[in-house]
Order: sequence, then structure tokens, then C-alpha cells
Amino acid sequence: MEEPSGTKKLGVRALAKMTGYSTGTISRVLNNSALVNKDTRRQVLEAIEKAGYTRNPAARALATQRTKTIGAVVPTLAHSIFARFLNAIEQELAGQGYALVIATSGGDAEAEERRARELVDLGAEGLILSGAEHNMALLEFLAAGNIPAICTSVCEGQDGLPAIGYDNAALGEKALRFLASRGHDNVSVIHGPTENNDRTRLRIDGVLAGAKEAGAEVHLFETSLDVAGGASSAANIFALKRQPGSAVLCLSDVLALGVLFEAGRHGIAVPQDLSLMGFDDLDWAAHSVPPLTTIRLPTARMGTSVAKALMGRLDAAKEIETLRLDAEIVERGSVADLRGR
Amino acid sequence: MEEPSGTKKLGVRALAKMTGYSTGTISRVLNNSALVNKDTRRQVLEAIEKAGYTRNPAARALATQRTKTIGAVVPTLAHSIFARFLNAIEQELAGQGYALVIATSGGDAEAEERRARELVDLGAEGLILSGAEHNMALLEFLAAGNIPAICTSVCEGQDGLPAIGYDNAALGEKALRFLASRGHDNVSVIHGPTENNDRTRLRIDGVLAGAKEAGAEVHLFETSLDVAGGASSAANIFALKRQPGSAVLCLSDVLALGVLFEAGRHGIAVPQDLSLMGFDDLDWAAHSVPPLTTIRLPTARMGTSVAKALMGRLDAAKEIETLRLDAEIVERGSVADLRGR
DNA sequence: ATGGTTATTGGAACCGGTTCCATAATTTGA
DNA sequence: TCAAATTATGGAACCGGTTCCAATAACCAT
Repeated sequence: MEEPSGTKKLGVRALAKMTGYSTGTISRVLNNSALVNKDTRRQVLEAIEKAGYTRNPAARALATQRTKTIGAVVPTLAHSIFARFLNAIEQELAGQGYALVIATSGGDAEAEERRARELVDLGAEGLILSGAEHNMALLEFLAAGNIPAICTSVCEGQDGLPAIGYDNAALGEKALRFLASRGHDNVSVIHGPTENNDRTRLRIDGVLAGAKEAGAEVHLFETSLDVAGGASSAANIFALKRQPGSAVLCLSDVLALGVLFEAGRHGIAVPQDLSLMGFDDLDWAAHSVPPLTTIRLPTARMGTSVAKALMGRLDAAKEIETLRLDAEIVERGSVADLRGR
Repeated sequence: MEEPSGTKKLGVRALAKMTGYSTGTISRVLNNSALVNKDTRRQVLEAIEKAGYTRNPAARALATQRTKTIGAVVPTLAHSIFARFLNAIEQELAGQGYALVIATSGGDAEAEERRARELVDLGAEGLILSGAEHNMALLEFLAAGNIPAICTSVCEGQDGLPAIGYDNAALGEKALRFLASRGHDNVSVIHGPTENNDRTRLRIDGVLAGAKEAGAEVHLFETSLDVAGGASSAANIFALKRQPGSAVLCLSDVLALGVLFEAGRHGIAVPQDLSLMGFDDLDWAAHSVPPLTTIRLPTARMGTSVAKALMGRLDAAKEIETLRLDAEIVERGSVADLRGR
């Protein structure tokens, strides 16, 4: 209907007839096999070029039992932290001829399972998951199908799944200790939803542990994970009669941006009147006023490592090893040093 | 090597043997065909469940000649504007059982062509491209393979390609007219790289056209498309002996954030001392100090439309029609009204 | 009972590369 | 000069669902 032109279908067999060689030879040329005569290769390539042939990916995948596709299920693409992560993965995969298929779960475990199944059903050979907390059904599905998968953004997988990421609890603790070391013994912590988000929960656990050790007081404020959430939490904090502390720790930089704006709106100077610390090190953090002291998450390195691990598993049957990347505090100007005052 | 356990391979034929039905019937069940006895269906489904069978996507794709996969090539995933766009696409596609494969080009036309080919070679049935400006080789490739593709973020495709997006030039003009209508007749325009970015060029063209009509003066500042770029351009502008105007128009919100920070750093009040206008309407724009007056791009609607159009083309051979979405100015507090002063 | 449907199912052909095995051609070695 | 390699190539079998056509069974109205 679209193409009443050509001679039906253009496949290896047609190419074979055209060139006088066999399908086997055509295929060998297509795959850069060493066992083809230079001259033959040239002829075949010419024919391919002239005929405008492109190979059928499905047939190829069926015959080789490889799709060279890996899938990633992330809560959302709308947060730059995930986008950055996927960007790195994609870069790494592309270099080896792999494709990245993505799906979003909205942070829901059921949805994650569904989407993961769909990705596999559409050809994904390996999966990248977010966090360590997954549906039992998903785990069984992965085990049954012997599908390699990696938990990311955490450093400990669930139920035998390997993980590549950072130690959220340790980082939370580190952040609080840092603040305490600067004399802040009463910290307001703003964080996103804990439901369906083990990374946030782990960070909170770490913060609490750090507070206990350092003898600091902590107040938790849960809100939506966006600038608006950060701003409204800040407004709440500022409105409290009894000032709940001299520092605000945001478990995501987006929240910190909201706090920064809200502080500006109230004429509260950072860090003179209020110290602020973030988590992520987003693009703007180095340029805000004041520049934000935050924890730099190794998002890009994580993406690269995940991609490499998965490809190693698929291409060379190399077992995927859990990897803990470290993240350091980037000290800029948003936290005041209260010692000795 | 991995599985010395089972009885070799588990396919429809094995399932047929197990249940006593034929491969045809198994397939019919798998595809929810209406012509299967209720009872038969139940039995087959049970067997499938028990055996933990999952169908081979490649074989299915080969037989049906459909992969239900569409590909998107974007300059980068690291900018939230693209992430938001892809998020919307993914949501829409997922509802219809389609998968989204992504690739990044870094804004380079050669790379775009290469990546587009790879996506098709990996199974993409349709392509989503950014901007209207593409490699000739890519266009030929698409035409030769009769591969549906859509140019996005623009409202006019290249060489017959359909487009779904907004009118960058018109919006640039609209922005400048808006500023002029508020009494700003000397505007500094900060924008990202124009090389390999027709959208930015179109916006600039529009701005210049608007300036001519409104009798306003315009100064262009090109920089990198990030907060740092916005900040450094702002610093340059502030440093100019002769104040080049009372308003800064940023052709991307990220740049405006940099300007906002830099202004704060210099003690320049927005909008009292300087008016600022953006482009995109990112998450934070409604919450900054002052909230940013900007042009809200219909990113999500664009994503949804693109997905729908592509699926309509693939599932129902419906021709893709170029679509111009409109974007309006969101007036918040960052532009001062100079009239009558 | 009879011709004609309608509801189900069997099964082979097919989708289009890949790959292994056999064959043929050319070279190497002793 | 003959056997053993080495190099190229042909070709059929195969990957695993899908689908079309034929076949059987059950059902209907006259």
C-alpha cells in the first residue's frame, strides 16, 4: 500500500541472488567476519549500499539470541538527578552498541514490577532498578528468567541482587556530623516522601544516628520533592515560635533551592542567620548565593559503572559485583562555622 | 552453563506438548484472541504460569513485523527540559505497550545521524528528533526506510518531515514585545550556543524582529547553556560601563537562574534595578525571589502529542500532521513596569 | 435428516538473519 | 607429488512466535 514499487522484500536472500554469493557470505560481511575475501566483501558492501538494505533487527535478535538492549526503570525522568544518571548510562552503552530503554514507575513498586516485565517483554536483556526495595514478584521474575539486574543509588541490594551506588545512611550521618562539627547542634531536616523511597529513609536513619552520636537535636520535615516543597517547609520552619535550630539540612538539592528562595523572601541571610546544606550537588549549587555546601553524589560514575557491569555480565558472563562509590562533602559558603562564638 | 537444570528450551512448542494443544492455540491464548474456548484458555494460562514461560520478544517481533519500540534522539538528558519532554512521551507510550529507546547526540548532527541509525538498527519503528535541522544523510535514510519521524520543539519540519512543537521565532518576538510594552527599550539577551541549535537561532531571529518593530535596542550574549553561563554573562553585563539596558531576557530559564544569582551577588535587586525574563518555565520559576516571568513551553503536551502521532502512524497508518502548540507568557514578578515613570 | 453455519483447533509455512558443516579451491610442507 | 592445512563459500537447519487454511465438531433451521 505504501510501496507498490520494489520487488517485494529486500533481505539477505535477495542480496545473495543479486551478488551471486550465498546468504552465509552476505551475513559474514554484515558481521565483519574475518573469513571473507576482501574483494567479495567490497562487492557485497556495494550491493548493500546500492540496494539500500538494512538488516532486520528482530531476525537478527532471534538468531543470535541477543537484543543488545538494556532497560532502566526509574521513579521519574522529571528530576535532573535521574536524568543525569541515565545520561551517563546511555553514553556508556552507546559506545558498545547497546541501546537503553527506559520506563518510569512513579516510585510505586507495583508499577515498577509491571514496567520491568514490559521492558523484558520488549527485549531488555538486563535491568537497572532504583533503590533496594522491590516487589517480591519482581524478584521472582528476575530469578526465574535469570535476568541480570542492578539496584542503584544504594550500596546494598535486596535478596541477592547486586547494587551499585552509595551508602545513603553513611552519607546522612556524615552530613550531620559535618554540621555538628561546625557547631550546629539543632538541625532541621527537610526531605522528600519516605513512602516507597528507601534511599530517603536510609538518609534519615543516618542523620538520626549521627545526631545521637554528636548529641545534636534533629527535627524532620517531610514534603514533596520539589522546589515548592522546600520553600513551604522553610516557611513552616521560619514560622515556628521557638527557633528550631541554626541549620537546615536538605536531603535533596531541589529542596535546598526552595529554602534558599524562601529565606530570601523572609530576609533571612544565609549563612549568617541560617546555615543550609544540601545533597546531590546539582548544576546550580556552585553558583547560588551563597554557593551551596552539599554532598556530591557520584551520579555519572554510578551510571558508567552500572552500564559496564551489565555489559560485562551479558557479553562475558562476568558476575556483577556490588560496588560502593564514595561521595564527599563539597564545602562552599552556605554553612556558618559557629565554633568559638 | 548457567542452567544445567531444565528440559532445554521452553517455547510455544513445549507448551503445546505439555497442554496437548497446538502451537496455534497457545499463540492465540498469548494474544488474547477471541477464538479460544474459555476452558482451553484457562488450562493454557495455568500451564504458562506453572512453567514460568515468557515469550521471546525477538521471535514475536519477527513474526509480526512489529517491535512496538520508538526511539528518541535528544541533544542531552542532562537538561530538565528534555527530561520532562521524554517523561511525557514515555508515559503516553507506556499506556499502549510501546517502549521508548533513547539516545543522545550532544547536539551534533553527525552524531544524531549515527545514533538514529543505531536506534533503527536496534528495532525502533519510529523516531523523535529534536529541532528541524538534520543531516541530509539522515533524511535520506528515513525516506529510504520509510521510517516515520517527527521534528520536535519546532513547528516546521525539514524537507517534508512533520513537526510538533512551538514557534520559537514567534515566541522570541512575543517576549521582546512584552518587555517593550513594559517600557524596556534596551534589552540584553542571553542565550546558549547557536551552533547546531536551530531553536535558539529562531528565538534570536524572533527577538530581533520584535526589537525592530518595537524600536528597541538589543544586545546579544552567547554563553554555555547552564547556570554558570547565565551567571558569567550577567557579570559581563553588569561590568559594562554603559548600562546596556534595564532588562535581561534569557532564552532558557537555566540562564535566568544564573542571572538571578549573579544579581544577588552584586546587590542588584530584581525587578527594581533590573528586569529579568526567562523561557521554559522550569519547576523553580514560580518560587524564586522574585518569581520569574517567563514563557511556559508546552513540553508535556508536546510529548504526549508526539507519542500519539507516532503510534497513530504505526498502528493505523495515520499520516502525521505538523502541529503548532502555543505557549503563553506567565507573568510573575521579575519584570518591572516602567511605563509612566 | 440435510445443507449450512458457527465455534475451535491442528499444523505447516513463514518472518529474515545466523551459523555450523560440508565442499571446493588454494597453499604449504616434506 | 601427495597429504595436510588454510581460506572461501554454499546451503540447509534453526531461532520461536504468528497466522492462514483446512478440518472437525457442535449447532440450527427448515
